[in-house]
Amino acid sequence: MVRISELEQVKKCSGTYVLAVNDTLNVINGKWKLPIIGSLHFGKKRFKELAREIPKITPRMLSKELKDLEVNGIVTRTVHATIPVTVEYELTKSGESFNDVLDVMVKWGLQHRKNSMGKR
Amino acid sequence: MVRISELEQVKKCSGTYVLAVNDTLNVINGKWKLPIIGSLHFGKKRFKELAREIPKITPRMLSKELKDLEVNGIVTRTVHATIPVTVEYELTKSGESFNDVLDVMVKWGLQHRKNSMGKR
DNA sequence: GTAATCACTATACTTAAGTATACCGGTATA
DNA sequence: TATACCGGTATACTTAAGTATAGTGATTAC
Repeated sequence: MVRISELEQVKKCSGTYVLAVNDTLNVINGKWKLPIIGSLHFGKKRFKELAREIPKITPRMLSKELKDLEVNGIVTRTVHATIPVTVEYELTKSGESFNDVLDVMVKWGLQHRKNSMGKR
Repeated sequence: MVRISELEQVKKCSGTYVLAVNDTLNVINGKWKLPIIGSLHFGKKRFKELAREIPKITPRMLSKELKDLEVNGIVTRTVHATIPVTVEYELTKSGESFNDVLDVMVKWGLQHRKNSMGKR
């Protein structure tokens, strides 16, 4: 659990706060990380499965983004010694909990759309 | 208020959900929008004040990002007929409420750091 | 008359992000 | 022998994002 005091501590300094938010944003930056996380939210997937489910992604980008997500502790990569080899990607605990952040974003987006409605 | 049912509706479709999140992300994409919002959170500011408070930003980028934020309904721009003219930027209601989203991001980031601690 | 303030804009440039296309070794199937 | 599958990589390219630098016009202070 994150104590309230920690958040308050970070909020005291505008610079630190922006850095902390950027840390989180870096987890999902780029064009493809969100679709990948979204796809993995329905369960673990192999490389080719992801490639099939995410329209227009190239293997180069899928490989790169999965590597980023793995390094950042959002997904795990498991190689199975089958023939031919299969590789499974799965969300970590942090990866799964990221959905809470996404939910808040969607909620804000819906509310924002309502706020802007009459004003144009 | 955003009803739960709306969120549930959006969550049903992975594609729609990703689009909704992207709508929100577009509000803060780019290198400078977050520092600008952060700075305006402490009250309305003039162009030059923002330029002074945000290290290394060029007038070109500040101008561009403020325009984006204005178009997206995050800030308002008010011109005062003083000599020389002064222009004030201020967060809208949506802009202010965006801090809730940022708070959730910081919280997740702190928790994520804890999750990853022992694992490297 | 020179410099500084305000809020920008114009032009040209560099760097980062993403795309297109082809290819790798190993194995199995036809 | 040729083809397809697996999970990628290599190279070259295009497009988007951000930077550097200079300049605008009206006004005031020195």
